[in-house]
Amino acid sequence: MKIGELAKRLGISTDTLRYYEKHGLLSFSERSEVGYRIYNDKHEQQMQFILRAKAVGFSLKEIQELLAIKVEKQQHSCGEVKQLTLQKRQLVRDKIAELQRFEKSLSLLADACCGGSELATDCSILTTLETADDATF
Amino acid sequence: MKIGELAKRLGISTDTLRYYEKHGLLSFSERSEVGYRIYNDKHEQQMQFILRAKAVGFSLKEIQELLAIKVEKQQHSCGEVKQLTLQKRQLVRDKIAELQRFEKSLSLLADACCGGSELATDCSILTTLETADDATF
DNA sequence: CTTGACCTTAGAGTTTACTCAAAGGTTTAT
DNA sequence: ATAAACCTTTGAGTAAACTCTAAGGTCAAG
Repeated sequence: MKIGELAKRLGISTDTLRYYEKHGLLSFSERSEVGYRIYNDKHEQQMQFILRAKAVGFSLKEIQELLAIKVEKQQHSCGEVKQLTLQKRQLVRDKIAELQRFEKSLSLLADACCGGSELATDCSILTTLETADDATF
Repeated sequence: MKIGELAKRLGISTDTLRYYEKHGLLSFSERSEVGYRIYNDKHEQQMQFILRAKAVGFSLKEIQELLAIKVEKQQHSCGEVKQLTLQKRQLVRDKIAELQRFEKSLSLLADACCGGSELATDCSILTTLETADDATF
């Protein structure tokens, strides 16, 4: 699979694929005789991981760190890897907790705004959050 | 409260506060006689909202949209507001689901890596994800 | 009454993550 | 065999979100 096809499958540009390779996110692909990049399923899976990580707000640097969590031929001990993994998991859990707060706020907002038709004039996410802070959290 | 104190409380720079004001995220503060910005609790709450939203990967533009979800003196109907709110909530729910995938992957990785001491050579988030994709999702 | 720690603005510089352009080589369809 | 649609590289351009600099005004302490 050449770069154009992979890009199309992933819904991104060929430029972005080359950019990720250059910046160490996507591992090097083989090259055809004439120098074209040739990709396989592993590359596609790796890219899907990267794109999912980006979608939930990880920076490329953070994604690199996530990808680097691996035991590399005696270079890192299992304990080190576990430590880093648990640390990243805590970060993910914190993000989930924060998003659940948002989910609750938005649900409250939806209910407050249009359930009853009375107090539609002072209805925003901030006023709802204040109420939510007092009443719910 | 002047800009320096608010910045200190929030753990950000005064430049960032002025930047947010300039770009319409933080509502205008009153000014002292001599032109200093004077902030109150409302401003601090609004900033905390913005910083929390940023922490979970919303762009400043998206945060503006979240803050704009309000009924403004007959300018927007309740129905419109509810529609937008539910749409944003779906986005938040999608993010949560994605993060829960990551949480699971990282948990599996932590278990696989250091639970048993056997196969430490081929242990990365990607190999774990492959397994996870087959076995768990 | 001046030194240091604040505050103001405008505008330039930086980082991240692309995105485009130029100049050229390859492959495929007609 | 030649045009269209690919691919290559290098390097410049762009947008978002700050971050810093310069030049100056304010205010409290010693």
